[in-house]
Amino acid sequence: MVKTENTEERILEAARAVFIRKGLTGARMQEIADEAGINKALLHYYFRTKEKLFDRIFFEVFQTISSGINQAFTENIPFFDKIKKFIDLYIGVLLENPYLPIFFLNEIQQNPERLQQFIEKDVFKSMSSFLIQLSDEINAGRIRPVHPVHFIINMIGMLVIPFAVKPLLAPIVSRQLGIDYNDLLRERKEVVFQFIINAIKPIEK
Amino acid sequence: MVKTENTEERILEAARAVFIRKGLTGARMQEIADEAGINKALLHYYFRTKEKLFDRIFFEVFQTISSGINQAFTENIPFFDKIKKFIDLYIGVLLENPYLPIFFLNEIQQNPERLQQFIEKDVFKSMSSFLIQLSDEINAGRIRPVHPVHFIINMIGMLVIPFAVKPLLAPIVSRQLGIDYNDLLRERKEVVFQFIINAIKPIEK
DNA sequence: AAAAAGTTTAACTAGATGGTTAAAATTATA
DNA sequence: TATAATTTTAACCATCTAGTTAAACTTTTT
Repeated sequence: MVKTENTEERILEAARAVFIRKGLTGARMQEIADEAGINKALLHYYFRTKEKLFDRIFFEVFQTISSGINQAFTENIPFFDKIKKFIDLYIGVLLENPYLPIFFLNEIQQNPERLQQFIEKDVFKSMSSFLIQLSDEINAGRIRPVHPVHFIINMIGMLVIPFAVKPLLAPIVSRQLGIDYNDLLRERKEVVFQFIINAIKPIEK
Repeated sequence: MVKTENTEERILEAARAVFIRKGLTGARMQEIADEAGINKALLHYYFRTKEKLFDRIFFEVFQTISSGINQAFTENIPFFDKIKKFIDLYIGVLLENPYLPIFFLNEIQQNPERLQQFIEKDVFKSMSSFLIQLSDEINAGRIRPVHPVHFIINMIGMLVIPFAVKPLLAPIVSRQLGIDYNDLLRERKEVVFQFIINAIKPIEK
């Protein structure tokens, strides 16, 4: 066996970068080849079709997303710590992959069928354990009653959206308020946590 | 002058539907013509290029979004009422245009330059008046201190994300919890409002 | 009815793009 | 060094798609 892994790895990195930037329909095989430092013939030699290559990348992206969730939710730590950990971890991932959420959300809107292979799997088993823990906290009166699904949606929304609206908001807050949007993104680790705590902490101490 | 308005209107409706469903690169002029019930030659007769047609649609979409914001923020009503109004109005728009946010966010990620024409304009002047009102409330001690920009981002995130992740979550909550996702979306008018109120209401009454 | 505007038909161009192929060149392996 | 695996070159094919064109047809206006 020769150094095929190296080239394949470079192709995958390039494909991931280009697909996430341009989306499935926007990406060009030639551009992926260029970014990988090879030619189109070799690219097709490794991955016969654009579809096959995209499937692979989409799978990896899905793993990036779901493993982040699982990592934070699997640990056996107090509820508020888990929230904090989840937020830190997620914003960390997003800071490194700012284009990833819109790429992912756009592709599943265009082609929801692609998700079926994942929904069957146990990718979200950790999430259901989190839902149980959340219910326990509510029953014990340690947090206010909230619908667990709504709670998760709220959290994800506050984490993801600032990255998605960056092209719109960054110039505005920069011009009108003199704020650097990247600073603002980093602040959110603390801000979102505090906002959530305030929202779910019971009124009486 | 003949019944040109009628046809032009049908083209715009068709283009809006197709562009929002498929995006700029995914949309086909032939598909837009079909959806408008005309042929490709006539479509090009009204709008010379795909780009021109898209620009027009993108402008309209931007107006849909920003006019919703302005409508709620311009009224002279108490702060909490304004929040509630904003939420109701926004979820209403999203229920009627569920694909719109990802379309918009994807396009501005692909092509941020397109926004420049809008950022100059006073589309967001109502938002800055809202920011001032928010600061006043904080200074008067009627709500907890929150960074206004973070607050807006939180709100937008909680409103938009549930629509964006619908293809992923709808099958999951349907299968595992027996919940109809559309019911869940409608519930959010109340849920998000309550969550926000809880988060920003001061501790002492 | 005649003129003008709107619409269709149908064929066509030009360029982009995914994918293929075969031979040559390079690199690694035995 | 000989063999095998990897990579490049470069031309090529087929298809898709935006956009054009000119003539015929239909509807509206005068």
